[in-house]
Amino acid sequence: MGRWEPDARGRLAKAALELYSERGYEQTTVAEIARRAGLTERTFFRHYADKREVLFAGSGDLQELFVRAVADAPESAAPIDSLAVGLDAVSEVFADRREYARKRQAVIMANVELQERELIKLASMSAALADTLRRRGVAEPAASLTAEAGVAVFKVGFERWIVAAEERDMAHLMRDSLDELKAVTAGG
Amino acid sequence: MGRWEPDARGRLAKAALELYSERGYEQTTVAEIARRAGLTERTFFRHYADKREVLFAGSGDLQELFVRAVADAPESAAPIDSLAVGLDAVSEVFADRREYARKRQAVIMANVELQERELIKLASMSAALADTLRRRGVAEPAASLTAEAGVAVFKVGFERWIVAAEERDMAHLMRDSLDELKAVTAGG
DNA sequence: CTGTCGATGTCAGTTGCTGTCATCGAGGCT
DNA sequence: AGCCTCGATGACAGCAACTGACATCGACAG
Repeated sequence: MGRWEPDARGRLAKAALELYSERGYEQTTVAEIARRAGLTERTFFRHYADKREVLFAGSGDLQELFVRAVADAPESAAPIDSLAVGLDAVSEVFADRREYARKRQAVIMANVELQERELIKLASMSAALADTLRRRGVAEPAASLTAEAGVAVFKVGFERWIVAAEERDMAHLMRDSLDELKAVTAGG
Repeated sequence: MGRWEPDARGRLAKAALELYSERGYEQTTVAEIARRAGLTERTFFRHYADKREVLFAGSGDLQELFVRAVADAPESAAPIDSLAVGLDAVSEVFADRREYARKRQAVIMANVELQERELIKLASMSAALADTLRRRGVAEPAASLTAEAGVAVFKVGFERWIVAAEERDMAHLMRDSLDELKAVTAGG
């Protein structure tokens, strides 16, 4: 037992998502989030760089998972197929978090600043994927373009998953989206 | 002759780019920008929504140009080819602004907040393109994926153009990038 | 000549965010 | 037990981005 209640970070993240949902991102002050978590504003900023970041704590792990899956894809796999492997891996971890993802996504979609933050997380993912592809021997600009395409598929697939019926499986939606992209770039 | 020096907006934009270049975005205050433009901080915020937006004044026009070109592409053109038409149109307007583009891009690349803003401008472009494609009869998710692919090509092509030798023409780089994307999504 | 109107100035206030120092309690060392 | 160190937190002061409200000025219409 520490001096304080455990998991300050988690409490802050929970309080933030609740308040952003209840009254909106802009109408919520950091002081309010901290108070609901039983902490002070200053402590909030020790755990999260800014008011937006509290919603994106898991993005580093997601990126790492995606990148690792692509890196570990069979050497024989074409660049676009190694990305498909990554999309599969990513889909797994979302399977049992659909409700949370929906709630979080609704908050983000309601505010432009949060969308900006999400976009740069995806851009970071794209950069990391491009780097991984380069290590797999893919030259530029193919590596960057493939990575961008992969993130585009993720974005579109994710949005479809969010609004889809409960039975629809994320991995399938990702595969469908990737096939659609292939079709459309083929001159479809 | 008005009561004040003309083109307050333009003066603010010029002053901002200068100061962001000289001492960096974060080290520049809005008051300083306004002072160099012979105005006050309050007036800055009447012309630009925030400190970042002053660098993105032209993005609306660019989006409109892109969208119009895609909309006006021959009906017979496949979605991806209508995008190619748009990329051509966009390339034209950049031809004689390479130095400005380089200076501006250097400022943006040096700061994450500015990158976030740039990304959401590109996302807005993607949404507008997807909308245009839908009007041309392209179904979802093909429309969104094609639009995302188009913006990806623009991003990669633009970056290559920025660092390329003076002779390298933007339209060519865009076409090359698009071809690379096609190759890589074909299973490379 | 006067009233309207748009662009700007002035000022006060909120909030995100940072630097600095104080405080507290857990666990190790003697 | 007594003491020390250390990490997490609190308290407080301060800067800068941004906003709302009101005043000012000069061009222009009538």
